[in-house]
Amino acid sequence: MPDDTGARTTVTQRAIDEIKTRIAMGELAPGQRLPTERDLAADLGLSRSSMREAIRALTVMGVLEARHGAGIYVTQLKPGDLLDTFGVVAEISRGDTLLHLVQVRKILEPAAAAAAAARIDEEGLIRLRAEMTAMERGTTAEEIVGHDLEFHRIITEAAGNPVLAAILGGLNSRTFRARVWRGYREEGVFPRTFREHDEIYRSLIERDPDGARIATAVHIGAVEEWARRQKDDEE
Amino acid sequence: MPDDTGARTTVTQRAIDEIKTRIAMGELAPGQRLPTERDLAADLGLSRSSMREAIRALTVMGVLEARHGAGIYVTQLKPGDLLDTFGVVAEISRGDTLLHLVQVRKILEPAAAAAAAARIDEEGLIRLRAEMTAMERGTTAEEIVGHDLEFHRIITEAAGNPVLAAILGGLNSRTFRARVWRGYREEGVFPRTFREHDEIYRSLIERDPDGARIATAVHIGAVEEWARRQKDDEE
DNA sequence: GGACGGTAAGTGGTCGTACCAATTTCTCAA
DNA sequence: TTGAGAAATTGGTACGACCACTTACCGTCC
Repeated sequence: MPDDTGARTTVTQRAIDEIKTRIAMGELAPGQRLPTERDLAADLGLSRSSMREAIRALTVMGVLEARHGAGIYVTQLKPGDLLDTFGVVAEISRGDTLLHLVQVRKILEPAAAAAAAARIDEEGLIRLRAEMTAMERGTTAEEIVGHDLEFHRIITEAAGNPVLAAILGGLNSRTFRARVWRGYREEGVFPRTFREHDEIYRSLIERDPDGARIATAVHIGAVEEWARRQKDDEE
Repeated sequence: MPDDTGARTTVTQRAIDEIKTRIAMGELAPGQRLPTERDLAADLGLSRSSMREAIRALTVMGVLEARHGAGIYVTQLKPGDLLDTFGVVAEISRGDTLLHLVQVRKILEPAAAAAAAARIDEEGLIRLRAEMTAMERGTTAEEIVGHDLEFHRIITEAAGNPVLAAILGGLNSRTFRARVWRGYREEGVFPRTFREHDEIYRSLIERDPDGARIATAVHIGAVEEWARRQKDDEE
């Protein structure tokens, strides 16, 4: 029995692929506005309900953006747009996967820091310093986590690779970071964190890529240890 | 003016967050079956249409899986499940982003190869060898790309970190790889690729992490060069 | 004539119902 | 006991109606 060409799939999936292809082919440019849901549905030959599901899927992928009352637009297709789903992994994972996430970060972030050492500008260094003092003065866990997060974000941004920054952004989701800090609370490791941040900061000032790489590896090594213990506790 | 608590968002988004939270909290375990779309909609207090969109979103994220006629299930929540959207970036990107993607791969894959050198088993080495010869004998581009892809996949799997493997899997989407090879066609760089693969392979046999790391970095450096030229051509 | 404000048109978001298609479960006969 | 077919279950699709937010238009007032 010959297979009907393009049959064994749902209409919604076909619509998703169609739009995605049009974007990949350049027929739909970043920022461009798409036709109405109703028109799109008519053009692709499916109901508005199904079309909406396709749009929802593409929205989650970070390819499209729907603005209530205004229309549907192609995103800028920046890595950050396409990779923000990434954070879900960090939110949901635990045990082994948590450890694996940190280990990937341990590979990427030192490399990012090394690149940042050669590229970060004066303003970036000032903002880093500000985050460090703000974090030290912070009182609530919420606050401290925020500054910690921002410290690392500035460095990864300075590395000049948006894909790298987006991935590390996902690995460092807020909920994940909060969990780590919660676990630390009782052990009083805050001073060590401050010292490690300072170590990284100084390497950046001195434009010392290898120093930044090593300091960052050490810093994340501590988190890795935590994840390892966390995993053991679950068993 | 007091803000209505939990108001300024769509019902669908609320449903997405609700389900996601239930999974993160462990109320919904991997592989578990969920209630009917109709029941879920009733429980969460929204229409079936909106509920379906929420489910579609979670499906794209790799958190849920809907089987026609059978029901809705939580996936195994393996990194591979949650990260297969990752490939979209590689499919759609071009120019600068293409270069950035390769650069991230240049950071991750050498590390993966180094880890694999210490962990890969006899069977893995045999499969690697098989892919190498199959690739050398390949005639169509399709075929060669397939074996090339598989060669790298085996190594990243052997590294023992599913998150790492999933990310690299996304970075190495088939369509992306095909584009690279298409660009190479005229230059006759096949021999060099074979030689580089062999270099990596021998380092793995010798259980030489640093050798594997370096050989892989060199190999991907070549791809980076291609991406750089590709980017320049677009301008 | 130009700025302002309100109204109407456009468009995504939600709802409800009906029906189709794949799967699972049940039933009954061989 | 077993196996084939019927029935119930459940996700997939299609309409049609209405709501909520944006944008654009148009008339009024300064």
